[in-house]
Amino acid sequence: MLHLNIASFRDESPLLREASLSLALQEFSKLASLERPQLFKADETIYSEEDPASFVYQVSVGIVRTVLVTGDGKRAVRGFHVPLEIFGIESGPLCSSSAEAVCDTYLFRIERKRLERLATDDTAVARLVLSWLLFNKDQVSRRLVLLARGHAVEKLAYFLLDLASRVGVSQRLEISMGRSDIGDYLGLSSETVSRTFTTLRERGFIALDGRYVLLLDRQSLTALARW
Amino acid sequence: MLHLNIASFRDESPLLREASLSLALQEFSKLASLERPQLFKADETIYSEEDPASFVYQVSVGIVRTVLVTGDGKRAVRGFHVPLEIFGIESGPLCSSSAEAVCDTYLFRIERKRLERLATDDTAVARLVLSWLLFNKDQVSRRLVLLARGHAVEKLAYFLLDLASRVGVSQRLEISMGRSDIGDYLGLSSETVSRTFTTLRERGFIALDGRYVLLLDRQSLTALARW
DNA sequence: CGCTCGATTGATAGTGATCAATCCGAGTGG
DNA sequence: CCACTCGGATTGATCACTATCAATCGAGCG
Repeated sequence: MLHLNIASFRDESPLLREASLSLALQEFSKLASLERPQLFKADETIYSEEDPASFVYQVSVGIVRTVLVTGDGKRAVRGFHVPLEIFGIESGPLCSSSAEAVCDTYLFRIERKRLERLATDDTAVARLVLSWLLFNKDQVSRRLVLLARGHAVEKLAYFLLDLASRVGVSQRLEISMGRSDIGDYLGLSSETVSRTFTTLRERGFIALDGRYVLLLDRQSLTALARW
Repeated sequence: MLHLNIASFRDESPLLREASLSLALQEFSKLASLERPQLFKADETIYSEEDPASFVYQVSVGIVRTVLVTGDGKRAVRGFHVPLEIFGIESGPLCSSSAEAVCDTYLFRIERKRLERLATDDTAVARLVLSWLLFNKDQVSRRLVLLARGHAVEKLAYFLLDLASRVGVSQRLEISMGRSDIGDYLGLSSETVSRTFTTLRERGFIALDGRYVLLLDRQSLTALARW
């Protein structure tokens, strides 16, 4: 039987929760079928809406976006997924959104059935999945509030800080996704995203350097994003 | 040891998933401490943000709202919870929002520690919690997209249909919460909620009768809410 | 070097927020 | 039973923010 070596996660202390979750996620790839992570090229589709939900994925390198499209062509990005993060966990038998690689991306993959079996056998696996879902729930809640009530600058400040913290960057943040992706993630048009980048730059909160964003004034950004 | 009598939930078929979840939720109250459900009067606080998260609740009768308030007084309703629904499951040691009774409400309550113990012993309990979280995730995702991109009429149509389906009503829906609550839930001002009710009424999609809403044209409402 | 696609900037219109003024209904006290 | 009161709901007028349409820019690439 496959075991996760995550003692720190078993005896979890509240204060270490997030750190231990991150640790545990590093072990997750060991559950994957004994393959190397699989490459998806930029904009390649990983799965589509309504596909049978047979696999759960973990990002190794790169970024993934999960996308919903409506009948009349409107698009929404449900989430971006950075290294260590898990996606593809569905409640029903079918995928509730599609998933695409934002840039060249390597993914670990585990059969849903297999994960379910492992979770039954190994409490640590079950806890990991549960903790991940709960963590996600908090994330989504935060975004929910911001989408409902925040203005463009607040949304973008949140986006930058959130992404930076998730990829573990403090200053120089690579933005692989296009303005439309960001817009569809934050409920803004790509033009507004663009203008808002400009606004933040003019205020001296950030600097733009190609596909990189420099977070010059985290304090002010945090003040904007703090909801 | 306490067991849930939810065979149908153990041998879950995809098509019956939602029905079986609902069935399983009906058994949830049996886990609660052997008290009667507890009454909270309208607008009474059940717990506040930052309180230790010691209990998980299930609505027996009534409606609960979970609320976030920001430093500068802005308010957001994270969710409404109707009978059978569970709330108060937190990822950290503290409550991430406050909870208040919308109207007179009866709640079952179970100690968090106890639920965690039960979930370890009884796979069905663990699955119930997991299924509930996944179900919730789908719900929230749907709302997320709507908040990001939907217009007022679409948001309100969604709100009405969603609430109706959750309380199991097809025509005559009781709206216990005020316009501000609905607004803070959908990311609208109370005035806009009011105006939008009027719009839907003028279009003949709904009728207003005191605190009740009659869903006259579900088809059109669905067309609006379908995102 | 010209092409192409995304990003940026500009001009305008639409939607909802905000401020403000009734309206309405339930509860209260005479 | 009825006038009174109070808070939420509705309606109105105006303003701010962002979507949309359109033009230009700019970098990567054949």
